[in-house]
Amino acid sequence: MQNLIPCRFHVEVEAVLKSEGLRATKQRLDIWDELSSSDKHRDIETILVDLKKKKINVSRATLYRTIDVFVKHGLLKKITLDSGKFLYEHNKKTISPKHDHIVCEDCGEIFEFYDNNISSIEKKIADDLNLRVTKRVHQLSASCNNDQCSHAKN
Amino acid sequence: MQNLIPCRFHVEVEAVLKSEGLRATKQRLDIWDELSSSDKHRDIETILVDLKKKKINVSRATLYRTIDVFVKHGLLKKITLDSGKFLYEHNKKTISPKHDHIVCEDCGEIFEFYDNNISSIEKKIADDLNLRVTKRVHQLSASCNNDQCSHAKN
DNA sequence: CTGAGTGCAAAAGATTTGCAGGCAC
DNA sequence: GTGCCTGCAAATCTTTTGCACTCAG
Repeated sequence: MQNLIPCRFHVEVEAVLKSEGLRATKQRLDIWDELSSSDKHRDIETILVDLKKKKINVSRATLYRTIDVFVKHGLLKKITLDSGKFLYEHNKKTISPKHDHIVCEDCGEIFEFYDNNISSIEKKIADDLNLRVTKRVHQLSASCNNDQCSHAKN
Repeated sequence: MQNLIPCRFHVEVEAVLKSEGLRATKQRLDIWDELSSSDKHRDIETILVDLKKKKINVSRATLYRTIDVFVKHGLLKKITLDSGKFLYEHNKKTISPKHDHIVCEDCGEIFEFYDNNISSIEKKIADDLNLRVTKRVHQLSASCNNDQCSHAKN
């Protein structure tokens, strides 16, 4: 049962799947639709709950398996929290492909930032060690300076 | 059974424990001795093995419980790898208290770096969002540019 | 049709917790 | 002596895996 009006992003996703020799199954496209439809940063559990809310049934195992492929090919971005937990967000072209995160530990809100100087410094450090950066984690946790942070703790 | 010649760092550790209302038990001091005796970056499992080699018996549970306290008080530094795993290293005054890591994914070697400009940029970013940085993760994974990296993969 | 993909449940790995006995103070 | 601490094992939590059934190509 194919979608009658396929999401235009499916073309890109199908290309990625094909490049891995994987089939474009309903579950894989459903997962992409869910993740690409929101700019939220979500963990596996939340994504599963959100899918279930929409009556889209995808098993936990399939979600893990699929997300790995999407992350590998840059369709999704995997965020490593300093707690060791992971969050995922889509990596559409409209968003800076390289950006870091600052998490407010009072309200849980996640802000994104990007600074070119940091990249330059990182590159120089790696060069000095004769290394080439392949992956990077740069994340700050912060607390609010004032009462503007009115969200609930999470 | 107290150590006859207590490690001079025990004074500091005992102060930390006292500040938390915790007792200076043999296990807690043993854990500190083991971690402070080496500049290695180790995970829980490796620390346990290293303790066992020295015939020092500390249970896994006690190690987890104790390490958390030491990290909280800055005696140890917890490193979050982008795989979500953790490594620990001691945080003696002779080492820059704030430093980041670059891991060679070919040989597993961990290099440390510190750049003041990055701190400044981070502070500015947080300031602009009216936040105050409380924790930070900044870690690079890299591969070797040449054959100098001769260690075994891990 | 047919092998790749899925869902389920079991397994695996990491960390936390409850509890009975032991030891620091 | 007393109650905090430890070790053990069970419990939790997250992620991976084996397998029979299903479906995309």
